Amino acid sequence: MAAKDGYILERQAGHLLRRAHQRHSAIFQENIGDAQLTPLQFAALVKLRDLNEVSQNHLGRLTAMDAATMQGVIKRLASRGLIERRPDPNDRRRLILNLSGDGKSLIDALVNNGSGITAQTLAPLSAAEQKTFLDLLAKLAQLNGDGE
Amino acid sequence: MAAKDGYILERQAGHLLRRAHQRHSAIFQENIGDAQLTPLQFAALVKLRDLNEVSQNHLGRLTAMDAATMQGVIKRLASRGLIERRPDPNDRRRLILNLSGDGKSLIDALVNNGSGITAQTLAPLSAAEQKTFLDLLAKLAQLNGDGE
DNA sequence: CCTAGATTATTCGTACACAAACAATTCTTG
DNA sequence: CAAGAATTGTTTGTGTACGAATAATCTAGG
Repeated sequence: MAAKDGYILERQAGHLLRRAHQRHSAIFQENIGDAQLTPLQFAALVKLRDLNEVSQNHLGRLTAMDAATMQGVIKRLASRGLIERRPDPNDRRRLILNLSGDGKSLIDALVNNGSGITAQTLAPLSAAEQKTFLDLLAKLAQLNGDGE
Repeated sequence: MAAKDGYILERQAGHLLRRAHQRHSAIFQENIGDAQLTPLQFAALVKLRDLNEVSQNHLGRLTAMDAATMQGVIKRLASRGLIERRPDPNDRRRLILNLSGDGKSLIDALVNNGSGITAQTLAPLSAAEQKTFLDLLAKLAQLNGDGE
């Protein structure tokens, strides 16, 4: 904990962000209600539900995954039959994604668990602190204007 | 961005934590001053500098890495000659770690960059906000009492 | 129209992240 | 003191993360 020149690991933003994220992941895994579903997979399903149809790269941008990461996430969701893929007739580079019936049912059933997970993640803070924290965190995450 | 039942990905703590952590990692990589060094490797070196000697698992606890992750981090640091490993004569299960001369020089040279990285990560916030944020984040990261 | 440049998806390689299983060792308790 | 429990380090397997390289395709400017 001590340091000659005042660099204390436990006070660095990166270390704390990492630990908070670790704790959240554990809470997610315990409460999402589907042992196979990961946070990224859940995020992808949520966004697909909101938008109905998107290309793979576009979905990656919306969920903050790069193209290579997206590859694996989409492959696993497709192999579970939760999403469908088809080429875009207007742009043959693109792959259009949409939820399957199973995917839609699953996300509808689990989305409430998602809210509970956020609540539990923030539980160590009071209601006022939670709002403050989320506001500041959104600034740090640089959610400026990548809308839609 | 829209959602029928109010579950908005961009407002979930986990998503924001992940994005803030992504942004921090990018800042780290650009500013640490050693293209090969990762955040976890840096954390391990910092802790080793503070404590002089620790066992591998103990260092893992102090830096919030599990034993399997530690394995890889330590292997890479050792193969770069930044740390040394030797068996503990008092407990033959343990491996005692300590910085090499190169490791000590490197961490001494780079630790100031670490402070700059934290500053840059928090730069979107005012000074008062930074303090508030770090306090709340420490609560969420559950840094209760794993001292020493 | 047509080529230079951008975009999309894929693949490869490296580095976390963690559950699970394992052998070796140490501790604990009856 | 001996059997059971806990700890340490290792390995395996799955899933992010992301840089870099590539082929196919689209777009824009000349």
